[in-house]
Amino acid sequence: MRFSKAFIYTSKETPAEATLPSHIFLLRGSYIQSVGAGLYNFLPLGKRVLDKIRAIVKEELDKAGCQEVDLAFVTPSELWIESGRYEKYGKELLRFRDRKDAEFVLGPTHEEMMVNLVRSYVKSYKQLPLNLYQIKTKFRDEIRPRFGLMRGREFIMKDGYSFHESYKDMLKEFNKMEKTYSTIFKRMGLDFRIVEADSGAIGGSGSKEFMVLANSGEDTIVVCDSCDYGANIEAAKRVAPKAPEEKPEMTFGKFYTPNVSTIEDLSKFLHIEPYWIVKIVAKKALFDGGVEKIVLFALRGSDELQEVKAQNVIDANELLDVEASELEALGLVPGFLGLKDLPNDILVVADKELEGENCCVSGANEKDYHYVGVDLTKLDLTYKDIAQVKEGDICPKCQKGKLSFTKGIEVGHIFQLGTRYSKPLKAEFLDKNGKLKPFEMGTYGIGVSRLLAAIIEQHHDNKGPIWPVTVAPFEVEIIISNVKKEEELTKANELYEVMQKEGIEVLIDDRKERFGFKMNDFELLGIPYAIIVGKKIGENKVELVDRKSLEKEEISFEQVLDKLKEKLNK
RNA sequence: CGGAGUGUAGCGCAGUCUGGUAGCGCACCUGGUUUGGGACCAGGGGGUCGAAGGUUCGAGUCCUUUCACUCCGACCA
Repeated sequence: MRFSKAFIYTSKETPAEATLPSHIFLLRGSYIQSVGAGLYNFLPLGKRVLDKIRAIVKEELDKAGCQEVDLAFVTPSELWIESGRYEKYGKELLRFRDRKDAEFVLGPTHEEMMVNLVRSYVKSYKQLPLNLYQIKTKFRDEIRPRFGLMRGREFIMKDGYSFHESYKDMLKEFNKMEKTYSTIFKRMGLDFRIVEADSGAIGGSGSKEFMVLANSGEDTIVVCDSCDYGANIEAAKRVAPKAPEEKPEMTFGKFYTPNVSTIEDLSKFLHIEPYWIVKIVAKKALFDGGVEKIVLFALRGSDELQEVKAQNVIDANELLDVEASELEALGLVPGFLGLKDLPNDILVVADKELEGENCCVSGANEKDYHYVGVDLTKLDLTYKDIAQVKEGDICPKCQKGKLSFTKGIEVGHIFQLGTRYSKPLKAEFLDKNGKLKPFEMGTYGIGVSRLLAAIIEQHHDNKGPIWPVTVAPFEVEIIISNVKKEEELTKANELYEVMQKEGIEVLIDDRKERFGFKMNDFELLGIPYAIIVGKKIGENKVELVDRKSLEKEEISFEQVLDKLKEKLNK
């Protein structure tokens, strides 16, 4: 490609809205163009990188026995109603009607469509296992799209679905996909970690996320300092923390605690560690059919509620904040919420680490009063894991390492779905005994467009991205120092043609610009190597520049091709 | 959804308080000089001032409505 003819328009100005390096460089380098909230055009450079990423994904999946399909983007809403996700998916699902007033959704993911496809063809265990995937545009009407390609509304995802006759067989595929995904991300030069995850709106049991470690990541991941445990904070577990002090002596009683409504104040007032105080977090939960319910979550005062865990244990679609007035309407007293003397129909979930606790402090559901010495074992409570892991907690896997937080960008997610979709959608096959059984399923996603951003977040300097060769838009750029010098122009063109014949992806900067201008563009584009054809061409010498180190190496014109091929492993 | 802010040339912005001929930098076009780290000189093209309504002799500027976008938060009684 000749730069003088290419649709590449770099900019010196940093766009006002961009804060992350990936967003800034993608815009400045004319890889993408912003067209609206969370919507982007891919320009030639961006498209080239996207295609490289796509190709790697496809190559590895096909090698692993997966088959590519391409499903309709616009999907009839009946399928979504059938699976029960029409409501559960919430506002992120874009719904609309066609001219005949039929309802449709823009696919945010394709479980329904894929199950629908497979159930209409696959009737026998002999046709299994099966792993189908597509690399396709998705639309999710995000509450707050941001950070460029990191969180867009329209984005490109690889979504794959596997179908099996048994749970065991599904697990085998799940493990295979874990390996395949690792290979894919390694080929892109990414430093990532596989962590345990929450399965969110997709549903299902076991799930793992592939997190690219980067400070700008939106996800907090919990890692152990002495083993390989890693989990998204939404799913992280821990060894129950030890009590910070010996259990205090308390006999049951009601205490006058005027204006003491926070855990911190109460701890000081009673001279007791928050560990012994039961904190109640009230939330408004939204369920299917628009049902709203106030739910109380009980935790140790030293802990915080993990909302995703909380939402999952009660199977709610969303958790919202509660107004004080809404609590008062139920006869509850904000600031003095407790576990005793609650209205009968209220849903209460206690953290599992409180189970068996027989001596703690809790609100009395009465203004300015708390109970002490409350015995939880005498109350009929549901116990679930709803507390958020903290830094310094003990690792659940090795039981000795300390947990700490780090930030990650989620680029892949694999789920063991089981029969979560096959059952409601009646996707069944005949097993060896002639019995109808729902498919055991797995589902596997890769954020293809997000990968562009993730790769830059991990590979850049202050001048621009530094693309790994495997995903770079071009492998090398030839920079003609001064196009008015006949010899430079001729030699550079000669090199350009030889390289093209050799199958090297090359961009030649043949613009009538000054040397510095071209070097800056080379750095901003992030192409892995440059060959400068300049003033030393008279001595038959050119320079090879490594984008990463920015070091220049002088070599003879004849050697440059071999040297470059060596660097590119060609 | 709550809070804050911004919409003026392709991009980045000034002008709005105090109404009176729509500006600057980058980019773009022409000519010339320059050519190893984002050159310089001269000339030039490009605007429904987000939209609608109102006040006024006169609105980018004041008032009302509306749309879009960006940033922060979604938190713990």
